[in-house]
Amino acid sequence: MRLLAETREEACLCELVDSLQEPQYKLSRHIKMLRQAGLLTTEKEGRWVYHRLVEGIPYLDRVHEALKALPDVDGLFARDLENFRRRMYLREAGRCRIGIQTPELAAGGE
Amino acid sequence: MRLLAETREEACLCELVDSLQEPQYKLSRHIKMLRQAGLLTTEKEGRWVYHRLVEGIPYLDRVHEALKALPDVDGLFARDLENFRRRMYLREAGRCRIGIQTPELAAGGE
DNA sequence: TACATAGTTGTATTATTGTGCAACTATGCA
DNA sequence: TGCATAGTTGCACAATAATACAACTATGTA
Repeated sequence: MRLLAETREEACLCELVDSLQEPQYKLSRHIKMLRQAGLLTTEKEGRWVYHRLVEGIPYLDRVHEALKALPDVDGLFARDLENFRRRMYLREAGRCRIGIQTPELAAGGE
Repeated sequence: MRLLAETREEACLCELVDSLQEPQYKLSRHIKMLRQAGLLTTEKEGRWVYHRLVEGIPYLDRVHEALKALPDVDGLFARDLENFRRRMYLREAGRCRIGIQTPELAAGGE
């Protein structure tokens, strides 16, 4: 959520997997919960599923503001953000065309 | 936190116990965690311990804004807020002078 | 000094969440 | 039509967090 709030981007699961370096099934489940909580929306596009934050709802917009203002004491978020930006750079015509680039995360296992 | 953000008040434990209708030890521990997380400060005043939100830190102020904007679908917060206001009305010269008014919550047990 | 009360905390138990594996569906492409 | 890949999910187990009781400290007051 912090990544999406900071960049105001939409991202597919594989992009998040590579950015956050967490196993695919983990993020898939996490995102499912966020969706069920009404915090983000999901749009399927071929094999890819794009996720974006729900915007325009006052309390959610304020949550996003809080996320953007959050401190990053250990630089963990900075690292994730850099991964994300690098990963987003690999898009073609604004769409993700590649899958998970960290193979051991595709089926689980760090 | 939502109560304190909404009212911008400080409150002692017994006031929170009566407002939220939760056992004293539960709130005591909860508040301890919030304090350790830097979300609120505590000031001892005789037998009473007053708690207030930490303000003036950008990301925390934004969290408070989000709290204030939060929906209250089932009216639970409205009920707590009303309890809180009624309870704060019992102060003398702005200070709490009475203890827990819901005796079964003092030692635990709902 | 003894007691009542505001609040805290150790400990054991229970309840809830997180995790990883493996099997699953869905889509595009050769 | 068969295969590779993007993503999802059932299930068992591990890790955390919540809860309640009871004992504790600290302060004010009779």
